[in-house]
Amino acid sequence: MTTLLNEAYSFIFEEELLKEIEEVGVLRIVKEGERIIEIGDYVKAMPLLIEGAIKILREDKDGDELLLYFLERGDTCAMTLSCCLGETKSEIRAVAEMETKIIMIPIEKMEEWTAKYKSWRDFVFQSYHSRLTEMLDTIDTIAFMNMDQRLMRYLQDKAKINQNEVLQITHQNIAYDLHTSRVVVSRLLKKLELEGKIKLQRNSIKVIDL
Amino acid sequence: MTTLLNEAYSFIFEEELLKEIEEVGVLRIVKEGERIIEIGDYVKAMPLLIEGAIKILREDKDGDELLLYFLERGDTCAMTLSCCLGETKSEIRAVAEMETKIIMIPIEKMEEWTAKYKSWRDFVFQSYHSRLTEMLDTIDTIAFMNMDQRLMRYLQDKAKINQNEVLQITHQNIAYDLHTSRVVVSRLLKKLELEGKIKLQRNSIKVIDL
DNA sequence: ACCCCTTTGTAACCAATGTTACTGTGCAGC
DNA sequence: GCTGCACAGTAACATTGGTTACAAAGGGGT
Repeated sequence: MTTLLNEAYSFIFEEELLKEIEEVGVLRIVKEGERIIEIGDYVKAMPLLIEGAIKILREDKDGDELLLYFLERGDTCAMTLSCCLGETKSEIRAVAEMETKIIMIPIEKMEEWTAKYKSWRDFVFQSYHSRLTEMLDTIDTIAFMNMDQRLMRYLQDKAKINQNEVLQITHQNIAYDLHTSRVVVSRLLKKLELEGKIKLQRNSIKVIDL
Repeated sequence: MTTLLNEAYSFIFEEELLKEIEEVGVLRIVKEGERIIEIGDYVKAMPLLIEGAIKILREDKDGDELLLYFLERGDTCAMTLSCCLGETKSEIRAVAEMETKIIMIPIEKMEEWTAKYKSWRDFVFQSYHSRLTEMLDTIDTIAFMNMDQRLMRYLQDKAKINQNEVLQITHQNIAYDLHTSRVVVSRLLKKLELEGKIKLQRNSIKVIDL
């Protein structure tokens, strides 16, 4: 755990805090597609993302989903953080986008570290800031952009996160993330292909130039 | 200032902190419609809302607006807070919904109080939590709801904030807040009137039963 | 009363997106 | 090779919301 932890966080946290994290943190490895947090869960530990990526989803009363944003190495879930502190249920779902390594911190440490370590405070506030910014971004996207632009953005993000220009995903799953229908996605993807921006294959999409 | 401050915050902050706030805080009174924070502003003070209400807006590149949420007494703007701490520009616009009293806290105090006062830490985290929740709510609204539902929600919120079932507002201004067109708003309002939920008057809307 | 300006009502039309339904295609398992 | 299934392509249509255009109503100033 030490090596991974250091790789991702040594330049953020002070020496002593890193040691504490090692002591009380529990490494958890989740497989692609695994649900890490479910809506309504009481959260009893705070996750530090060490390796991999997670997508954060919102669900409405009919069970329709919407992708909010991705988390990567060095991120934490401010939403979870927020839930920990407020001792409320999770408002979101977290799903592993690929195999992912996380260190779980028991919430008892939160209050303690916040008072004790400036680097921890900074990290927490930085996380909140990032997440608020990301939420604003999400709002911009759904409020101001058309579906074709949203789709392009989605493909870009996905390619970046997976560090691969070939995305293993079906039209249906894209539709779930964007909260639209499969037919609409197929239609727009076909248009993007005709524009030479992507290449469609079965079960995958090759990003050429978005 | 003392009385107002106590009314709004005495049950949140400890004695000593209240005294500090009184010492360094500056009371600011803004008139209805006044812009308190503009997008791109560097924020040099953190606002505590004492009396009145503020609406928080997002703007896209074409200048189109979208209402994010309202702030009321006892609230602070987590977005501003976030900007203060990160020393970044404001991502949002804040406009007084009515005459509003605010206490401005110099940002230098932020770090100090966060380390020193638990009640301050709790307040800050509570604020972040509220704002994240409100952002999720906003996302739900624009992602999952139709314009008629969004309009109803808007009227409800507005009536609550103004503590008045007669809303002084034009269709055009509603359209700005909801990021739609005046014609659409008029159309839907007329439908709501036919359903007996509101009563339309010139320059105002009476909420009957939403 | 008359003019002017803002606000609202409404029709007609358009564009984007969602829905339904059916077809085709590639792959896995037999 | 055949069958079944998940995935993808596409047409036709419905719905929602945005746009344009114009009329009418209210209210203030002279």
